[in-house]
Amino acid sequence: MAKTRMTPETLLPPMAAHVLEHGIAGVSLRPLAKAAGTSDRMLIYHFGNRQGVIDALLDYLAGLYEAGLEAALPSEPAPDRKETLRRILEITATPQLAPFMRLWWEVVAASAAGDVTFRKSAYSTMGLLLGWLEAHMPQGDPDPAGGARLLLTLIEGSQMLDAVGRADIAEAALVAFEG
Amino acid sequence: MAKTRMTPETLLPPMAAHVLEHGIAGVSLRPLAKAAGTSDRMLIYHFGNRQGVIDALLDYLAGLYEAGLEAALPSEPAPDRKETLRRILEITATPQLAPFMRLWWEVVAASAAGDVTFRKSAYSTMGLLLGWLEAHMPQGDPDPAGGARLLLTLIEGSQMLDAVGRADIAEAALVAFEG
DNA sequence: AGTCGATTGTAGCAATTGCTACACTTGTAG
DNA sequence: CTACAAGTGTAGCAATTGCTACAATCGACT
Repeated sequence: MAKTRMTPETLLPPMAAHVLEHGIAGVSLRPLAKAAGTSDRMLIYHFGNRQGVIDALLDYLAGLYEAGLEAALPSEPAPDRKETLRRILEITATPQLAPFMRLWWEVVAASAAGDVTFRKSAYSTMGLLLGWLEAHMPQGDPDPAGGARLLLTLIEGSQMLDAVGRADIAEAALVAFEG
Repeated sequence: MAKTRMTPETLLPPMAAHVLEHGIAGVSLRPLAKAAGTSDRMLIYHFGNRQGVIDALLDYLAGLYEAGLEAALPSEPAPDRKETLRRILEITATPQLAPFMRLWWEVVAASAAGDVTFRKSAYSTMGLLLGWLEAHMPQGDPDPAGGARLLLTLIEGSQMLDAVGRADIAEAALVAFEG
């Protein structure tokens, strides 16, 4: 019965786990608090209001995702664009990172609906991925900047098709890409 | 005060309009009913329960989207893949079709979260688009089937980037595509 | 010891949710 | 006309929502 003081930092990890399993856009305070071993009362106390909780969670989850990505991404560049693509798709399908995909589409949907918090989060996540891609394009690529953007677009399209059960289309697209 | 009998068919158009503006995943009966000039009581009566309403709406909206697409898509094939891509992206950005995009990401998010109804809807929408693409690939394309799938993946990636405010990336990807 | 601020529990409120019970009015078939 | 089913309005229920009021406890400091 460790009655340790609950700080926002203590609360975020279990809340993030809950959100990765149950979604974030429609999450409500009481179940979220329960997952963290506290009460809605305390979430409001620590984060001000529900929006504060969501903001903190988005931030924390972005960090988690970035760390997971950093750990999983290989440092050596792939020989060509297609191989780069394939590697990234494999990594994001990893059990460690796959749970973030569900969350990702929630973020996209909220962005499309005009939610600025979610949109900012999505915007910077895309920036993160784009940065990594640009820095890891195949050596001798004729247009690393454009190529990275092309790959990112393909990655996101593939992952969307995955999400709706049309991985077959994404797979065929990968085969047809550059050849 | 035309007290005409309300049938499901009468109710669907105004409800679809409401949903296009306010989203569908989290829509609640009372506002939805109000938009259609009726009551939650009647929605349950006509559609059984909330899920029935959503199902009917998804179906109806899919039809609307298909009709709008059919009307907007040009019948002559584009000279090359890049131009095909550009034309479709232009069309889906049309005021007629743009409102469907917001809805689309809700459908994707729900699919990713495991909702079977939404997933089925998304699945068939992708089938629809793929079918049209395959039938309208540039003449002389070396691999129409694969090319259509590649284009679809790029389209969806582009639209996602649009949704999160990174249309710049999508635009650059389009430039980098095939050259 | 006692004071003071940070932290936490207990209740509760007003609003919204999907849905139901019950009564009423229709329109139509006999 | 009458019976019967389809359709509709009014109320309401139990659950959940974000959030607040109030009071208690805790820890550190004087």
